[in-house]
Amino acid sequence: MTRNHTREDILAEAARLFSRAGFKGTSLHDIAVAVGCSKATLLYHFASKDALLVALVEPAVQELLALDDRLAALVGEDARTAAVDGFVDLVLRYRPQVTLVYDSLQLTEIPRFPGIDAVAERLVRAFAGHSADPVDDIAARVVLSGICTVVIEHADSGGIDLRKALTTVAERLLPSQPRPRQES
Amino acid sequence: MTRNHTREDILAEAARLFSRAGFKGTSLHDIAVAVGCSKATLLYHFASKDALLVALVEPAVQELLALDDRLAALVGEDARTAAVDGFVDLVLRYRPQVTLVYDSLQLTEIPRFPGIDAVAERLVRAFAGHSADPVDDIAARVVLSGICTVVIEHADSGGIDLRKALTTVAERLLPSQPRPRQES
DNA sequence: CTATTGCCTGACCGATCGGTCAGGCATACT
DNA sequence: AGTATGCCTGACCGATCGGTCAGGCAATAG
Repeated sequence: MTRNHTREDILAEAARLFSRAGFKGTSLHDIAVAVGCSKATLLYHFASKDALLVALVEPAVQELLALDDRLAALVGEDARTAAVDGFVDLVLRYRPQVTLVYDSLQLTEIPRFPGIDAVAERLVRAFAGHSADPVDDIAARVVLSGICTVVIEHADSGGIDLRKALTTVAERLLPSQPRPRQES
Repeated sequence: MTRNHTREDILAEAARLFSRAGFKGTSLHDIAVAVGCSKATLLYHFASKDALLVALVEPAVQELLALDDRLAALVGEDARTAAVDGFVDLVLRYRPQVTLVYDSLQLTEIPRFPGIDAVAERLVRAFAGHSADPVDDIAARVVLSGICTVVIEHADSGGIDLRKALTTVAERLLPSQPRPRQES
C-alpha cells in the first residue's frame, strides 16, 4: 500500500507543469501542491530540481540514442524513412518532455546530456538524405524542428492522424526529386 | 551628451540576455550589469520587467500586423509568396525577439498581444495556400515554426544565404503539385 | 541667484526561490 | 520486546527575485 507511487506522481506532475510554464517558471512548491505532498518530499525522492529534470528527460534521451544506433546500420532511402518515422514516433510519445527541452531550456540550461548534439546532427543528416546541398540541410532542419513545434502546439485541429500527416509532410519535402545517392 | 541612449542600451542588452537565457532566466540585475547602470535605472525607464518585455517585442508585432494587412489584399499564389517572403524577412530581422517569444514565453507568459493568435492563424492559412486538405495545414505549420527555430538556432553552418535557402525550402514543400485553387 | 526638470542611484522591502535538517510514523526484521 | 529502515514532514536557511523610495546630481529656465 505504501508503495513508491509517489515518485511516479512527482514525475508525472513535474512533466505537466514544466511543459506548461517552463522549468524556471515552475517552482518545487507548485509541483508539491499538484502532487499533494510536501516540498521536502520532492527533495527526498530527487536530489535537486535539476535531478528531477534529468530523471524526467532521461528515458526520452535513451530512446533517442537507441534510434541513433538503429539509424547507423541503415543507408540511403531506408535511413531517411526510418529517421522520419522513428523521430515522429518518439516525439509524439514523449510530447511533454519535448515541450520541456524545446521550450524551456534549449541553449540555456544545466543538464546537457553529453553527445546529444551530435545525435541531433546525425538525425539532421539522415533527414537530408546525406545530401551535400546546403539547401537540403536547411530543409531537414526546418522539418525536424517544425515537427517538434507542431507536436508541442497541436491541440487537435480536427481529428486527423497527426503521425501520418507529419510523415507525409516530411516525405513531401525531403526526398521528392530524384537525387543521386552519395556517401556512406 | 546625456541623451536617452540608456533606454536603447537597456533594450539591446535585454534582447540579448532574454534570447539567451529566457525571460524568467534573466534577472533585472543581470541586465543592469550588462548595461552598466543600476537596477533602479531599468525601472525608471520601464515600469516593470513585463513592460520591458513588451517594449522589446512590440515593434516586431507591429510589423507582423502590417504583414497581415498586406496579405489580406492578395489571393492565390501571390498571397503565399508574399506570406513566405514577408515572414522570412521579418523573422530574420527580429531574430532576438523571435527567440524570446518562441523559446521563453509561448504558452506561458504574461503580456499576450490581443489578436496575435488570429494573425498567426491567417499566416498559416496563407502558407497552406488556403487549401482545405488538413495535411497542407500541418505542412504549413511545420514550415512556419521550422523556419522560426532554424533562424533562432542557425549559427552560420557555411556561408550560405539563409534567406534564400528558407524561401526555397518553403516553396519546395508548400505548393509544388498542381492544386485546384479554392476560396479567396 | 533659485527653481524646475530629467536621469540616475543606494538602500531597502516583502515574497519566493531551491535546499537542509531533525524528527515523526509506520512497517519489517531479530 | 527493541530496533532498523523507508517514506514523509514542518520549520527553517541564505540567496535572489521584482519593485519602491528618498534623494543626489547635472542642465536648463526664470
